[in-house]
Amino acid sequence: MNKFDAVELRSKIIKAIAHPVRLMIIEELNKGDKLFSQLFNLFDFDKSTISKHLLILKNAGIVSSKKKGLDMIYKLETKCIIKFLNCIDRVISHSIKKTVKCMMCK
Amino acid sequence: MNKFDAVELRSKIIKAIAHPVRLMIIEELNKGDKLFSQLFNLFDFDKSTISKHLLILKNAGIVSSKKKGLDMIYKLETKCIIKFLNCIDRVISHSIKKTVKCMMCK
DNA sequence: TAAATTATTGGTAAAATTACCAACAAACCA
DNA sequence: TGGTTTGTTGGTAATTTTACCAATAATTTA
Repeated sequence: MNKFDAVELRSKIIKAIAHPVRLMIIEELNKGDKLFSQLFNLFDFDKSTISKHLLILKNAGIVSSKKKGLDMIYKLETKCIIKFLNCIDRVISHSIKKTVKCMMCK
Repeated sequence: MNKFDAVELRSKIIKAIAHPVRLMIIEELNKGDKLFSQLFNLFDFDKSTISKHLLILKNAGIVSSKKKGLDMIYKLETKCIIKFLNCIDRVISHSIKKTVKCMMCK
């Protein structure tokens, strides 16, 4: 894999994480697997909108899904995303006030 | 700060990281501070394009800049971004072949 | 001070993302 | 089988992002 493909791939995954709705879905799934309907009920958006957000997360390899009866169960595949988000919060702290150090930056 | 503001802020910062050009700039700055002209020379884009990418990174608090003579020196403010990217690469590995575990997921 | 060099800003067109509605597909139940 | 529930897919309009060109600002040098 060449350097440009690598950076494009990274970009795709990070973009998948970057949307507010998808961030909230990731946090919710971090608590445990959820039905589509449970995720849908967190928001005021159309079903199709949430479904498409989930598809983006799936295509990025961040979540997986399996059918169970009428329901669809969603699962967070990559728990490290959460630590990733903690780091982002440190960036925020750093920006707001340059006193809080990123815990991941030893 | 309420939950929605928090998620919007996270989103903004992650979006700032998500672009291929900005990812490459971050990696380059991780090696050390760089002049604008050095960063500009990495790409085939217009000066103004690179300048605007840098502005987005600055607004997100990821890089800072200071003038030195005619040049502008750019600096990576938040080194933890790099570990963040390592995690992303684990997501990629996970997706490609579910054998490699994310090192950050203990 | 005038000219040259470096980087940023303003404006705009093209491309990508997002959210809705409608139609559809899959699984269940009467 | 026909109807109901659940979630996805297709199409489209609105918004956001991106990259270029031109003009501007800041600094140095002649």
